[in-house]
This record gives sequence, C-alpha cells and structure tokens, in this order.
Amino acid sequence: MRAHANTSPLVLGKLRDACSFCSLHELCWPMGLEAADLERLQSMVRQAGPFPVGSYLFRTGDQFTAIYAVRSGCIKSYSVDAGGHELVHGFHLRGELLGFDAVYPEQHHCNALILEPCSVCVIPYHDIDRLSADFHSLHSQILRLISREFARQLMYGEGFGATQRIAAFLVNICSRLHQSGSPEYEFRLPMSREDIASYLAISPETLSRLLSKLRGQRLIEVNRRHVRLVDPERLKLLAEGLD
Amino acid sequence: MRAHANTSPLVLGKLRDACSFCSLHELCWPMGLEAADLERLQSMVRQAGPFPVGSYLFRTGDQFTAIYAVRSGCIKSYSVDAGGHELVHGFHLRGELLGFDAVYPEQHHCNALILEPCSVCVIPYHDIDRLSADFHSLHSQILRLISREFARQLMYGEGFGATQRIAAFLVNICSRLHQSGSPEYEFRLPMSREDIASYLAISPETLSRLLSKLRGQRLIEVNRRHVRLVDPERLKLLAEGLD
DNA sequence: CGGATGCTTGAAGCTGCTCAAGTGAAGTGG
DNA sequence: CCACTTCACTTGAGCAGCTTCAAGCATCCG
Repeated sequence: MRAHANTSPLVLGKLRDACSFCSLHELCWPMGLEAADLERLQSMVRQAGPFPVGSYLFRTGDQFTAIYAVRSGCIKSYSVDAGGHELVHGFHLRGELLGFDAVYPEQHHCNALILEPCSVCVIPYHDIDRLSADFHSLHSQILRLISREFARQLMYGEGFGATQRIAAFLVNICSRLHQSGSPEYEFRLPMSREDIASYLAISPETLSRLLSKLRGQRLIEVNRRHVRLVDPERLKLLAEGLD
Repeated sequence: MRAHANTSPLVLGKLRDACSFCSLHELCWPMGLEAADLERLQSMVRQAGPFPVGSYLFRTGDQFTAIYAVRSGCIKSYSVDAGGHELVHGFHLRGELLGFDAVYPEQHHCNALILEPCSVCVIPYHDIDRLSADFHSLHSQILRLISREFARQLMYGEGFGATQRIAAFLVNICSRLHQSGSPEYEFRLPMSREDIASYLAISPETLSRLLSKLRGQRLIEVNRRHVRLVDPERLKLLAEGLD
C-alpha cells in the first residue's frame, strides 16, 4: 500500500510556529534569510499526510523527489538483503529528517514504512536546487544537515556488546523523544522488539533477555512498549562502555 | 608528527591528466563547466605532500579546512573511543576522497593517518563555498559526492558473520585497487591485520584464522600482505551471504 | 472462548574472543 | 655470515556471549 501524498501549502506564520521544534527549522530559517526568500522557501514546503500505519512514504527504487521532515508519528527506514532479511537502517521521529539516502544516485535505496500514524513536511528536491541558484547558502545548510545525519548514523556500530548497544539505543531514543515533548526519562517505544533487534544487529531473544537484565539491575523499567529510564547516568556509562 | 602541507598550484593540462582516475574528477570537470570557471576551479585545487608514513593529514579536533583526494598511497581514518581503543572508520586509496566527516560541525572527528607514502589534492572548503555562490552546480556535485561516500560507508555492518565481512572487504579493496591500476585480482594490502580487524570489528586472531580458512578452500592466496583472489565469484557470493 | 501476535524465558550449540605459545621474515650487531 | 632480537602474523585451547530452536505467557481481537 502506498500512501497518497495529499500536499497543501502552509500559511507562513503557521509554518513558523509548527516548525519551531523541527530539524528543517535550521533549513527554513537560516540566519539572514530575507522576507522575499522566505516566501519563496515557504512556497516550497508542503505538508503531506496523514499516512496510516503500514503505508510507505517511499520504497526502494523510487525516484528521489524530496526531503521529508516528520511532523508526527514514526517512520522506519529499512532495506531487504539478498537473502530476504530485513535490515533496519534507522527510525525517524517527530522533527527528524529522511530522504537523504537518495541524493546520489537519485533513487531511494531503502523503504520508509510508517510505524505510527504520520504526517510530514515535504521539500521537493529540485526546488531546492533551483532556489539555491540565487540563494546559495541554502545549499550549504543542506550540506550541513546531511553531514550531521551522517554523523548520527555512525554512532552505532561503535559499541561492541549487545548490552552496550541496547543502552545506547535507549538513551538515544529517549533524548530524541524528549526533544519533541515527551517526559525526560519516560516514553513509549514506537517500534517492535524485532525492529529494534534488527537495527542493533542482535536477535530479538537477546534483546528481550538483556532488557530483563537491565530491569533486574534497576536501570530501567519496561512494560511492553512503555519504558522508563530509572538510572539514566549509569545507563549512559554503560552505553559508552565505561561500566 | 604532523605533515607540513607544501602546496603548489597545478598546471591545468597536467591536472586534467593526473585527475582522470580520481574521484574529484567528477567535481573538477562537471558537465558544462565553462573555461573561465575551470580556471578558477583549477586555481583552487592544490597538490600537497608527499607525506611520510606515520604522519597525519589531519587529526581529531582539527578545524575543517578542506576536502582531500588521495593521489597516491593510503590513508587510514580512525577515532579513539572513551576506553582508548582504536576504531577504524575506513581506508582511503588512490583516487578516493576524505575530509567530509567534518562538514558539520566544522571540525574533524577522526584522525587521518598515512599508511603508505602519500600525496593528495587539496580543495579548500571555503573556496568551494565562495565559488559555489555564482556556480551553484558545484555544490550539487559535492552533495552527490558526499552522498555516495555515505552510501559506501553503510555497505559494511550489513554482513553478519566474520567470514562474510572479510570476503566483502577483500572483494571491495581489490576492486578499488583495480580501479587505479592494480591487476584485476591480485594486490598488496596497504594496511596491517590489526587495522583490518579493527575496521571489520573482529579480533586479529579471528581474521588470521579465517583468512587461512579461505586459503584452505582455495578461494584466495595470502602471503603476508600479498593477496590474490583465486575464486572471485564464490568470494562475492560469500560476501553477500549467499554461500 | 479460541486464535493470533508479540514478547519472554529456557536449554543447547556455535561463533568469535582471550590468553598464550609458536613461526617466519627482516633487521642488528658481532 | 650467522646468532639474536623484534615484530607481525599464525595457530591452539578454553571460555563467554549470542544465536537458534522451542516452549510458555500475556494481550488483543474476532
């Protein structure tokens, strides 16, 4: 099932409000942006959705047309390897960006699956290209955004040891959810155990076991998808391999 | 020891020749580049080196000043984790790029260590930024290059199983070395077993053992750093987990 | 209530790690 | 030229962590 992108232009002031939490914010309101540019930029950004759970924002092989920012919900990006196994690249939460995977070549190489009812902002890529022609700091901004996403991706794979990766994941997700309004150390996981396990490159069973172990050590509370970080400090130490 | 960057401008024709094998080639000679732009671009790119083995092109924390293309030799980029362990991010061979790690924030977050005597091309980043102001397709090119590097990085971590990762590494290095003039299936590894092991996230002992096993299976020949892929096809299958 | 789904828990086995010894090539000094 | 050292790599044995296979629970939904 493919979600249909019902886009509609946004009112400027409304957009400014809505985007205060958003990663695109840095792109939308870079310093020194003139009112005229702002208006042109605003005319580029469209809202799309809501998309139902189980639908796709884009799929492997789709042509690259836009960069997206998640306004609400959660999106999983994953690919399927030669053996048919699902490999989860990452999760995109409220305020976060996706779509950069396809800048070169101009084709998405992963699937973006809606995990929770979701609406997004859409920036058509070729509009960016066009607008950048006479407003080139926009391109620099995009470069920085991509670079930062890049750096984020590299954060995992660092930790050896399943416990370390799980701790890092929990701390990471928690702080990202907190940025967009969740309580500081309490949240609802938007994804299944299987998705998390695939993302962390461990088996779902090991994930389950180690979550129980962390609970036994009074570092977290877990009940199905509800999680509370009881001892965030020790958890962070664990995540950095300094336990 | 920090290598001193003795840069010197290049003659245009010479550059064109020298760069035919190089990844910057796509940046230097994008379609539709006018002679005047070409000259300005040419004035940006400088050659630096040779750098001796054991010196650094840049180190963690250095300010981001330029993007580099390897003209000869081999560079290892790595960081050191909280526990003092070396984590190898990648190897940069002749014709390949590095330095993108620092686009945001404008600070290198890894060390670039010379593994084999090495000379590079240097593109000062702020020159790119300046030139892009009136020649914006340059920025698009850079975006594409970064995006491609990004995609390359993600290729690892995919394979579970040490054998799979080793096979993928051998095939990968071999094809990269082949692109810049090595025989198709025979090459000299520019890095130590320890570096490879760190890069693949396995122990040096396991690497050694599994190399021996691959030799036993007549898939490769190994003698110290000299490697020949005896059965590249089966090796590629192994690398993709389809054995 | 019965079935499906998603999560947890248990037991056995394998992969890869650690510690430790052995080998071979290159370099050093007599 | 030949011991002697050194360094990088190889090989071996035992162990730990994670996976797999399999069963047991809880929640959701018909």
